[in-house]
Amino acid sequence: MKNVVMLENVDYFDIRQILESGQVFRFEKISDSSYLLNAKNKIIKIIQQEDSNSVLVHNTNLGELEEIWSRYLDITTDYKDIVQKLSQKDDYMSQAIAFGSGIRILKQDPWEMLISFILSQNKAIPHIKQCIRNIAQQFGLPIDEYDEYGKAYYTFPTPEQLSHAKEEDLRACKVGFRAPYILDACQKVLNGELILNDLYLLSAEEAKEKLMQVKGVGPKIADCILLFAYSKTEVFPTDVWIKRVIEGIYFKGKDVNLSEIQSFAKEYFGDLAGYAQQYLFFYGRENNLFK
DNA sequence: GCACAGGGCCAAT
DNA sequence: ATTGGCCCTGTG
Repeated sequence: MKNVVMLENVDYFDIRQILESGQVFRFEKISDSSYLLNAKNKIIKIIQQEDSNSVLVHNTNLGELEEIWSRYLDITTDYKDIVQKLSQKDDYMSQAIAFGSGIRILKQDPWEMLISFILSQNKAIPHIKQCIRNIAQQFGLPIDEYDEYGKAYYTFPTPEQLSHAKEEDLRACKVGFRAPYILDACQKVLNGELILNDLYLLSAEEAKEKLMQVKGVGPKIADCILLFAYSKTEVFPTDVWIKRVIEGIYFKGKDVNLSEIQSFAKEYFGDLAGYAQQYLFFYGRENNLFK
């Protein structure tokens, strides 16, 4: 039976910051402290409690919380240590963390991340969310256990389900020139050329190489998948926002290329580069810095 | 109304 | 190594 569960004593956890930091697309804002999340073929509502370090999770139960959501929400990682180490780096990093100290890096589904970030290229975030909704509605299954708002929600389609899509079907979902990339991802996953579960065991470098064999997956998208699905926290996804932030803070505004940024991040942030990227992205983007 | 850029990548120089 | 083009949409 499903109901409400209270998640208590969670420091460094802010559901708004977690969901709005650009790592996840299948959510709806209800208010600043309340969000609907579509993941794991389920819908939950998460409500941040004011003036306390606890959150309410609706439409789940204690067993599910422990078996599914605790891992997904990265509850077991100690962010105190991460925050402390990164804050010591410099004033800007320290400010970014003070601003977004409730961010956690979710452990999302590799297949969903692969398709979602293929979609993301050269798109704005609202558009990405729209395309994913279209695809789920067309090729996923309805999640009929939740209708608090009278809206229909759908699972993210499996590779098998999505492989039934034709290019024109995908274009009808407004994915544009990315349609053949999605079909290529379906094909490589279904025929075993790319075994997504194997990548957990590989190094970030090896896994990145495998992911980039899919059409439409370059270094940025591969890094996003590695960070947001596989928890390879040493990677540093470098998009236009992060590039501007890094150039502004650490290179005196000078234009630097991708490989320079990558080697800087590896040297400067080490194994915490992925976390640093999330704090910097959220801080820079929410405040429109370095635009 | 219309130019422009958007969590990039591909293919052709 | 560098650059134009790309589907489509929200924003100014």
